[in-house]
Amino acid sequence: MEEVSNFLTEIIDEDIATGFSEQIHTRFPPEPNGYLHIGSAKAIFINWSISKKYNGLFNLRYDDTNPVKEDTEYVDSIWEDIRWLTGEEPSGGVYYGSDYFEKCYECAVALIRDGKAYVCDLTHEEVRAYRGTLTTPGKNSPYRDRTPEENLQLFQAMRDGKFPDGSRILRAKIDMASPNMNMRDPAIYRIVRAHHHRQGNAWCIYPLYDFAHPIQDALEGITHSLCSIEFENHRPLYEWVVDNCPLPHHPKQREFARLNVTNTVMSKRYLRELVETQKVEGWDDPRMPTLCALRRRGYTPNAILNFVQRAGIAKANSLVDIRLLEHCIREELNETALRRMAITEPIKMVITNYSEDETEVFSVSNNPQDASAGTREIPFSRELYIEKSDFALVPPPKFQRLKPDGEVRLMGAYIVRCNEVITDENGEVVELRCTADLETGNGMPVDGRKVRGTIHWVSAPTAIDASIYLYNNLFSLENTNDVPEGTNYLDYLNPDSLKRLDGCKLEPSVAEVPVGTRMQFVRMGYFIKDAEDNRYNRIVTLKDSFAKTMQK
RNA sequence: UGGGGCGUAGCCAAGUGGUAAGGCACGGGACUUUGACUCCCGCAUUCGCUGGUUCAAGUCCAGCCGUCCCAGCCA
Repeated sequence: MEEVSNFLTEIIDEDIATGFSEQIHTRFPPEPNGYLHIGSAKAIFINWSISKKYNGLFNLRYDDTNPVKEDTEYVDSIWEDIRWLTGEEPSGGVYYGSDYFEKCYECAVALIRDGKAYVCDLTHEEVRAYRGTLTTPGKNSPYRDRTPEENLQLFQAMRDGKFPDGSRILRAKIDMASPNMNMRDPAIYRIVRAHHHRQGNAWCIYPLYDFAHPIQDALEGITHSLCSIEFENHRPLYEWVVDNCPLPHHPKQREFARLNVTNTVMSKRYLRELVETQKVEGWDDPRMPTLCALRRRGYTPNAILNFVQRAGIAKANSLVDIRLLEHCIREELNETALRRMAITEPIKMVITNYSEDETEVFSVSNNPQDASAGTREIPFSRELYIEKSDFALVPPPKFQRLKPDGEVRLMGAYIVRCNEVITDENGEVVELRCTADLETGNGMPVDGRKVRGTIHWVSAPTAIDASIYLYNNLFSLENTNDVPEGTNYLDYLNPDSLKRLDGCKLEPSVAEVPVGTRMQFVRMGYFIKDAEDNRYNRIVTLKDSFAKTMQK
């Protein structure tokens, strides 16, 4: 992967030049409330790759300050996905925001002592009313001028569980007239009696993101807290916390635009709903944009990282074409994937000049791009299967595959001529009777004639029957633009987006391929064999310019 | 309409006063034992708009337009 260079690295270069920071330290702070997806990969990539570039450190920190949304299932999956994506454990360590609750409490107490925070008894509704609107300033809470002593006592009582949930909050005393809504005396602690996945019932008060995050960053020695752009409005508050709390270190927050991908639902809320309502099989359903689903489909970490980098890192909102992602995985698999032949929609081909009890093996390259991938032996016999779409009874112009009385190369084997087409009562082609050019073998025609097309095939007696799941623009909407405003995205999922195809024929050497080996689905795409249930999931479609031509 | 961010090709994106990189997509051609891959060629007289400064403006200034974010005791 190329070294990253963007407006963020420019900021860091300058910080190093001016002595603001020496060793660069970044972090990725997911809330464990869902699985990581392709959008998360951008935040991981930015923070992680920058730590690598500067020989710095990279922390994984679970931002688990809201007990009602978080779960250990997500903690585990996040760790696994990050390890997979970056190929290593976070160099700076793995942390939990909740481990700093005591420190957060101390900071809050310090703010109270300094008269910079107060306990507010206003109800939710009152708080909202006092906050004002975008265009009108807020009003000071009547509790704003409580003495530090009184606040200290009340805050302690909050911690001791003397007050019911939601009855009081601790607020930072900043400016109720600030044009930035985040600065209008934001809540920094709330009362919630909920089981925390790590702290259990040790706490009934929890710090809010805006308060906890800068503290976590500072305690971990983070130099650059790189987050997505919706937090730009929070930066003044981030700095306020860092400046006003007794912290050992001043991290710097900078922001970048989130990643959006065409026809892809990226909101964790919707993804969770898809799983919970069982519209998909799970978080790793191949239609999902999650990292575990992409992994299952055979996407590699490198392809995903490459995609994120090529999509660009800037501050402008963007909607990146999913074809760029597909390009990235195709590019990599083209070099690395072992090829295997498979037939999705079989029609039988009988080689009439090849005797029934005869059989031979052809040696075929595992990867034409890479001789070191070796070869494999595949059996050839009188009865074969070929792809239905590789034969045309009435060939369109420029059709290079097989047609009546036409010739075609069976990949790695003989050139065959179609002599007879057998159809059923509906006119469907069920069998082709062909003769092979046995003289030529797996070589060029001895008489020098030109045979344009090459198609894939599988020997019938040894073919492995399989079911394959095909997806059609996974996890996607048919057309995002068609979704009326305010409509639940889930209603617009393409019902045909995951289709099981039975009766597929795979070449026998597939059985010997180690689990996880990628297979090129000839002319169709790449597949990965699933270790658990022996499913084959299609991942990326190769380009078929003939199909494209036909569409015109 | 308060504040902040962002507008460069169909989609991303570089560009920091000196005459518009690159990738994806797309179109054309060559090659090919998978119509893939690979390789060539093409693809912004112009940078949201309008003025201004300058020998010179995508870059500086002013005004306007568009778009995204903020009124959770979510992150």
